[in-house]
Amino acid sequence: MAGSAVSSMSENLSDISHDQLAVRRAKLETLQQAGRDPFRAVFTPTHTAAAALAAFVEGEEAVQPEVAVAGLLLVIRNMGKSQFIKIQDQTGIIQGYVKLDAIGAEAYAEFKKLDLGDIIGFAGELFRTKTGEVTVRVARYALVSKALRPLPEKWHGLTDAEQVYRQRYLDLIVNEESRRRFLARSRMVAAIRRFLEEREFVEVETPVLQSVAGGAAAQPFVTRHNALGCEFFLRISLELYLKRLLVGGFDRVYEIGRNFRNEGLSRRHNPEFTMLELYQAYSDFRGMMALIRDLLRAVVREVTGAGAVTRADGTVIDFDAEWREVSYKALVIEKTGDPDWFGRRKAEKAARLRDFGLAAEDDWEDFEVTNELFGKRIEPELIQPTFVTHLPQELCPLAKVNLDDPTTLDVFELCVGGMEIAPAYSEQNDPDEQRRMFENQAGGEIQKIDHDFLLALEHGMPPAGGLGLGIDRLAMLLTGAESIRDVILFPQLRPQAEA
RNA sequence: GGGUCGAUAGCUCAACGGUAGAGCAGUUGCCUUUUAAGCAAUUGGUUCAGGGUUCGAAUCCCUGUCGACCCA
Repeated sequence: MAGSAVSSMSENLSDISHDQLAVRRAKLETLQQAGRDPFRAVFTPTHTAAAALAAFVEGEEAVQPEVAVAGLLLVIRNMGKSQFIKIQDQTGIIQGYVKLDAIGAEAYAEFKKLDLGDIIGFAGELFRTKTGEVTVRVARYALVSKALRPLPEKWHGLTDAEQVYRQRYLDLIVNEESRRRFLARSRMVAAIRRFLEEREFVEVETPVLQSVAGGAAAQPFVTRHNALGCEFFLRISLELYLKRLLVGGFDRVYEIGRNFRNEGLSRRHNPEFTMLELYQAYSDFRGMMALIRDLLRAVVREVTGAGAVTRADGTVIDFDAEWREVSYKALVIEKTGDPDWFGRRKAEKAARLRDFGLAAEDDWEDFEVTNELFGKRIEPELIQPTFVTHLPQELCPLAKVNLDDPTTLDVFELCVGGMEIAPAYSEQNDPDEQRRMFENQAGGEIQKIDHDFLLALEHGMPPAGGLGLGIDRLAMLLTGAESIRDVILFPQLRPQAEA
């Protein structure tokens, strides 16, 4: 039945051979007319590709196991009455050897009508080919899902950046590097959770929709709740709700979650991005230093198998070496060679910026002038893990002021690979002090103060260290990605116009 | 938001004012251990969209769409 259906199809295919979609549809229809539904075929694999390869028994006389594997048909090398094919699943690629003698003329004729991209399963004993590749000697096979569209080119893969992002599934199928990178990201996040679990941190989930989007300085996205008839903001940080949980007695708490910031897109910024935030009661920013160091060393080892990461330009970032600790002020003085920098007037600082190819805006505050230098000329040079401590007091209203130098905060920012990847604070837990800092920061915009958060603080929050870790940026670092879009499966793009 | 660059066959790319091509993929043959398998033949185009310049436009100009990079 199937055989006659296949042969009657042949003459049509030449007519439509220019149209790959039509050819595949014709093959599908032929199967359907023969009473076969290639989307409902049942095939249950016994092994993943990797497990099947591992099941091979070495030795001339060895009895090989029979395996059943399934995956996407990636390669066909047809030699007439036999062919080698390769399928790919989540774990890798495995080869099958299909022979006319082994499966019979009818099944073989039908097998020849498979297309690259079809999802198939096959089963048989393992053997090693004369070129040394462990291969399944196919005894039976099944088409379990017909692909109606062709795959991208097998050698060059998919390179069009737009198509890579919009049709990530194609990128994952044909670009090994991309697949490897996202699997590494997954292992990275799993390693972080495992580390925190061992230290008795509790994982929680807090609201994405918030009536006051606080905890950071950023433009929020606005949305609307119909039943409640009010606007909500998408969260810009996790901080204020996690601290409420410290008040509630969750002494070690963390969330790995999406933040949303309504700002420009760039190589390092996606409007939605993932942060780890954790809070540990009875600790402080110094405690967070030890924690992030232990955490990153464990995660780097887990993901890369080594204690160091090599970047695209060849520089090695060594997480096992001693991490530099240096204050923000010391770095600025080191860069400018001016020990009196912080005693100078704003205009003098602004003038000095020109020596570094930078320009200050007229309406900038004093600290913003210095911070421009820090962000553009100092941070990018911090390649090896560096704790930049005691940032200016204006930069964060949620941390405790340093007692020895009240113009600075008991905080650090961990910089690696020229990026800020982890800020940490001794968290402000004095409700009156917190209110004052909010009011100073908010200026005229009183409605932005989260009064419910202040209410929580008034009930008493234990002193705590808090830490944020940019998951996307860490993934960039560990996978050598140059763009954040290469570590986010579906990065934000402008919507395509209606066709 | 500004600047620079880009968009050509399903994919990767040529052609740069004068008949739109190649490789892969597809189709048809041959080939029972291949490794980007091989050999032979062959199909396939709204050159992103819309205007303009020109005897003639993928190519030059303008506008738009989308993307990449840099800047804000």
